[in-house]
Amino acid sequence: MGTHYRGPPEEVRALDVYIKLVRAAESLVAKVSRHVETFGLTVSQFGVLEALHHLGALCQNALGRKLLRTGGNITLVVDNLEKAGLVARERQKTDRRFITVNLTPRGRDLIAEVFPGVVEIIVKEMAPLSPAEQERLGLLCRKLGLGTNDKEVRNVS
Amino acid sequence: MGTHYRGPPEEVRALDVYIKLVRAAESLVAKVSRHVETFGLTVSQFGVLEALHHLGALCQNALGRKLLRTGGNITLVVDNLEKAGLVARERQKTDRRFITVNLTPRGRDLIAEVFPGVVEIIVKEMAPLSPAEQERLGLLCRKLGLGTNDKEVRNVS
DNA sequence: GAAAAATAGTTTAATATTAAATTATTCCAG
DNA sequence: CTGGAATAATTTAATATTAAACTATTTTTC
Repeated sequence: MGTHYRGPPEEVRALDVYIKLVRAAESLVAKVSRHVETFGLTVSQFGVLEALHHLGALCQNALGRKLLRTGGNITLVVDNLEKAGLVARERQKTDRRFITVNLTPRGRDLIAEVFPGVVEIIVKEMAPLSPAEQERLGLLCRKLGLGTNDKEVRNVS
Repeated sequence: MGTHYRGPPEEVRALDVYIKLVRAAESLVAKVSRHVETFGLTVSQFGVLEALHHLGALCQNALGRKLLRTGGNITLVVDNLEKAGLVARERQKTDRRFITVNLTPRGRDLIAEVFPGVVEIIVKEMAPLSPAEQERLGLLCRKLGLGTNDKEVRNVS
């Protein structure tokens, strides 16, 4: 048993859980990252493509809200996706403040190709847990007050 | 119930859990981040300071392994901490490839000041879960094969 | 002992992430 | 109708993160 932090049991426990949770998450994301990078994508780019794939065209603002990222970051990630020819931007006619982001045919093909592998990896990484344990884990994470509402459930990133 | 991804139940479940886990982790880290930044630190800088605080002086290599970050990244984070006068680097006499990173008195004082607040936040964020649930969450995260061994348990970052 | 291999740390390049400031557009109050 | 407020997107600056290439030092091989 380590001797690093000594404090009340509830503190030690909370820190313990925090570390395990963050480590688990980082490790899973790293595995997904390694997969998508074989298709020349970063996790963030994958996240945008995946959101567009499942939800259809979205304005940048909506992308940012869905992916929990700032506007400036969305601009950068979408810039790079646009450069790669995977998405196209279109300023809305009715309200020119909004820019709609669409998958290009190439983008559509790519995400359709990449996504199943991501699913496979996630299923594989979850395999050490039984279905009931997975459900339990999901519930506990959600109970932390951090869960997603239903319409965000299957958005991988 | 969302209609975004349709697939076999085990796939839907795994994705569901993945998202919740990653979201939970990101949210917790964001809260810790907001706290440490009131002391002028980033989460990564805090991670280094905290490791040095609890484990004593470490070479950069060891820091990287402990924090699961690359050498290049450690160099950058430690560069910035050194610039801020919170750590000092010292090339080892016995093997000049190694650089030992030490907390300066200022760094020591700062981490001693910051750390309790971080603990408080984490305890508070874990509060929606009972002690048993917290233990359970920790076990499930660890069961994903991603747990930390004992000597890493109380290293917050 | 000399050269090759291994290892620690740094540099480089590309991408990400945030907050804050800025620009452009639309909405709202008077 | 006009000016101010609100909102979407971009820019700027600072920091982070990785992989790959590079430099310096030590270890290993022959």
